[in-house]
Amino acid sequence: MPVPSPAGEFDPVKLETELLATWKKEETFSESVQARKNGDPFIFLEGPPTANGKPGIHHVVARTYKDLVCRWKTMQGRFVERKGGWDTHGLPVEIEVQKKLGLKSNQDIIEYGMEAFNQACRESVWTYEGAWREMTERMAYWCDLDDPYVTLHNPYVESCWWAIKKMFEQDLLYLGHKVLPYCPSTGTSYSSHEVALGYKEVEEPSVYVKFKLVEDDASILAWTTTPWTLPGNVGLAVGPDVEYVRVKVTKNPEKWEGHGGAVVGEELILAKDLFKEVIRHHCDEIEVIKGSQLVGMAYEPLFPGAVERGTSKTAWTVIPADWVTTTDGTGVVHTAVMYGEDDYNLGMEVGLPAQHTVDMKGCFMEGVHPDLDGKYVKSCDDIIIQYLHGQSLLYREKMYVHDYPHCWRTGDPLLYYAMDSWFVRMTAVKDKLIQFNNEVEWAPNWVGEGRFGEWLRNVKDWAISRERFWGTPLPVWRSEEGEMKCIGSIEELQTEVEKANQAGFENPECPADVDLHRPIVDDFVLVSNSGKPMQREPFVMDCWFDSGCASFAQWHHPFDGGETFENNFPIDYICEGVDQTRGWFYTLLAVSTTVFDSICYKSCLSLGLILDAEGKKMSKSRGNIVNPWDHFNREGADATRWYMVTAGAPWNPLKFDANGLRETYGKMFLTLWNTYKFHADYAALDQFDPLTSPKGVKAPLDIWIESRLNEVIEETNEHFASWDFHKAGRCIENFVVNDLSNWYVRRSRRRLWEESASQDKLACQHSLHHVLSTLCRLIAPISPFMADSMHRNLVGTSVHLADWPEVGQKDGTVLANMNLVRELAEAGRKIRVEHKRRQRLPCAQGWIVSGPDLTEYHEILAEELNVEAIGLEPDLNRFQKTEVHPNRRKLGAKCRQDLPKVISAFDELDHETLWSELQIGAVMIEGYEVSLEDVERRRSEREGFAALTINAHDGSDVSLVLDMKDTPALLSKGLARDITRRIQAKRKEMDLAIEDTIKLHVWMNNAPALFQHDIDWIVQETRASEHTFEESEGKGDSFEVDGSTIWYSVQ
RNA sequence: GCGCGGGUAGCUUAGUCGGCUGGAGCACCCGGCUGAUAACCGGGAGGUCGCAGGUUCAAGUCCUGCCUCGCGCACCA
Repeated sequence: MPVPSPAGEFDPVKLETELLATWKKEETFSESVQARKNGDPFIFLEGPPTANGKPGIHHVVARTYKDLVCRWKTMQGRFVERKGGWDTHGLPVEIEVQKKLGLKSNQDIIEYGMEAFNQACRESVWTYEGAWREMTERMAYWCDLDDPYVTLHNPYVESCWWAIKKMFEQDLLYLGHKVLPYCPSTGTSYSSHEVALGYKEVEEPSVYVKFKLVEDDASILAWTTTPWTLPGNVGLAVGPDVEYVRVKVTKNPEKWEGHGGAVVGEELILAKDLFKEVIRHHCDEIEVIKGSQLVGMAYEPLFPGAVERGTSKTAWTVIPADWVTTTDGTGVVHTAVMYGEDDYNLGMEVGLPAQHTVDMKGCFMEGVHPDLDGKYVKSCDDIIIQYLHGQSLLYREKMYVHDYPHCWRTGDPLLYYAMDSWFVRMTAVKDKLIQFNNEVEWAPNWVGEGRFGEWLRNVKDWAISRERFWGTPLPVWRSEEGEMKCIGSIEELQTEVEKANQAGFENPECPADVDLHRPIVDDFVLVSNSGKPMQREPFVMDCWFDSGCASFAQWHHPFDGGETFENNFPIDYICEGVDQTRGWFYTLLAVSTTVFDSICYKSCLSLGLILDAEGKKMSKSRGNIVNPWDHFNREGADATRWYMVTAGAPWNPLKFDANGLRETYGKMFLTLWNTYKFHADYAALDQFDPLTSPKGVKAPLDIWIESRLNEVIEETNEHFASWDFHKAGRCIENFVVNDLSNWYVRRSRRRLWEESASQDKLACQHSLHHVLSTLCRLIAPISPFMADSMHRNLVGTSVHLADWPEVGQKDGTVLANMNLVRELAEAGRKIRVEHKRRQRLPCAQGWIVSGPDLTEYHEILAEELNVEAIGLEPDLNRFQKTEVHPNRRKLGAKCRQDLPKVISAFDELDHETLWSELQIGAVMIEGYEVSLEDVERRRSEREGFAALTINAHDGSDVSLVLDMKDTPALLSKGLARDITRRIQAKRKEMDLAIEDTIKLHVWMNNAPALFQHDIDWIVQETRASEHTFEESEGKGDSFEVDGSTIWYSVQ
């Protein structure tokens, strides 16, 4: 180990940027990983960010937690590789490019040219790669960005294809329909996340429609807020257990608004609970019917011929559905199979005809009704209402205010629309998902049990296809007859293309490096087993599927890297924002369950959102995004990381407050630096070498700080292991500020001022060196810069190559005693405040009454308390009195409801007497036998004494008493200290070097006499080469102390 | 609407199994200490522990309902 160099001034930005260069030059990251090559692997998987968005402060949060765990495990000797990754497919990329190119719809894209469009996407995904890399490096997130996995690369896509084929082979992949929110103007369906962006409150007409029963005079009333779905009506759903009423109109109402109505004698059927709300006419109730009794009744289609019956037996009949409620409407749900999820599912269940009445442009199809054909559905509300009114099929219309989803790009209302979609049969593996999830260690565990568990218990089949362009193509080819092939590799594709060519189909070249994207793969026509042409299903995969494959696709499993994969699965640790619960956390598990029948990750840290200082979510539109560079360039990355880790539990929302970060910087990092500087500067001055310098003789202070350090290591270990990084950080920070800086270093300053190398000084240097270099290792995962900078200077090597500290010996007695000493020192200050005696005026004597033997610490205490001598006083009762306090927990169990009475009885008793009685045996209080165990003895100082009592660790009471008498010698000494302090402050103000000498003049008026040895002391302390002390008024700076005025001048 | 997690001093936060006077930090005020730093120490002020009930001798803590914020799901006919 080298002799440390002086530390210099603290400049975090300079320190960090210089260290970055050093790391780069020495390849420290790679070395830190490779040095543990033989260790037990700890497998981390990077959740791939998308580089077509700017990195923000929330990414810094996630990367801090990823990094700190990886660094910690590395230091523990684990082999922790960190491969970077990029998510490069998906709708966000397409939207970005569409904006740039001014393309509004899928049609626009096709006209623009899919190839050119995808090329633009391919380029767009790297827009912010540079910014990501800079941020990543600057914050010291150690991750291999030179060899990352990239979801658009052929090998990655090929692995995804392989995975899909595994699902296909297990019959987990199927083609179905799903009702999706769909925007006809962009020709795009949206994920729920996107839908959530576009909810708007709108007022629209809703209608109560009469469905005329075929073999009955009555009509069934149903309600809808989307009149455009009425031509598609093929069923009426009722709750089997819901009660309905049949009513007969007896009299018209007094008032009527809008279209619709009914005639006297007409019969209507609707839910009993909703009768009052819906019906405006005077009616007689004819009968009450259960929903189940209505089931099977046929009614006349509203728009005859709009939908063909086909083979359906249930079309235009009443059908049962459990989910029907009577919270609104009529308790009868109009069912248009293609335009509602429940409708669709119900339709499939009972066999309703599944036929569209609306085309992909959002217009009614030919043949629905002459008034409607070809018209945009949302503009047909009035026409439909008029039509129904004319046919006497409308009962009422009513404006209805509700939230309705709109396209977040164009603002057009979305239509729920049944579309072809490919699904992964997740419902088939539900039990396994739940079982595997139970094996995952979640932090916090409520995310796993609650949110994620809930999600899995309600798991639905995964709609993985998107009618988009930029993504992993769905590798399924299909003939018109429905024969299907799923392609699992490039080689297989080549073989199939060759086969098709031989069967006489023409195909483009299919080289080994064929780009696995649209439109290239669309152009291949394969041949079915029966010799028919097969086209690729024109979908791309949900981009969540891509990232869900990351655990193996990053290694191009199973094509190469087979062994790498085997060694890196399942993953030990992943960490992302809690918003990934239904995203990445799910898709990883979904893919590993279906493909490998295995868990994917063993532990998952789910992070809270980041909010601004006001608790608002950070968003571009609010303009409250924090730029991490503002802090990297001011307080540095270390302080930023430390702040984020200690501000709260990782899973709680983090209110990012610049002031808080500033505080962390000032408190933790400046303090740590100054502590370090104190050591390094003296070590350099004294040529201290931690290896060769003699060990010296340890003072209790040294034993104490090392014991404290070991306590902190122990606590840090516990907190890290339970994911409580915030607690660990706070614990370390408390140690640095309160124990190390404010007690150990403060108490040790004079030890190091000695010019010669005393035993005491050497011990202090060794202790400081040991504590600081160990501390470096402890903070390295959270603040890798300062830790390394200090470590390199103190030890000569990078802290990131060092091992995680072991817990060393702790001396419990020293810990407890020192703690008591500190409390006594505080008590002394308190006593002085109460008795208005200034700190610098010494007391002749301080007494410690009872408590453990603190002889070793008397010197420290005398100095802290500013007393001439410490004495022991055996007679507690001289200063203290006994108070007997009830132990509520004990007494509560005994006295129950009488406890308040018993407690108040204590106030009436003489405690000194009570205590002595209790010594002998139990005492009856309010009818209860109270023994020693039921009470606690506390001592307090008797009135009139300058004393304070505190509780020692062993349960005993310790009192401190100060002698408040003044003597000329004490006054002189106190005055000398006050003068010295003023002059020292002046020296500092004048920016004098420590060794500079001064000319000193002091004038005193009405001041206590200064003894000669106190004058000598002043002269020595202030390095005065010349001095005068006069008893007169003076000039220059002055101050007052205890009624006298002192002037002084320093030259 | 359903689920999850919050709500403790002006702000940030700790609070274990229900039990002693609800602890800290920042900011504020007063005082002190300092060749020791944006540090530190003592004191002060600042709390209906979201609200309302309930259980209990005793509730920040347990139960119920409600309010409110965040997130997720569903937004439905």
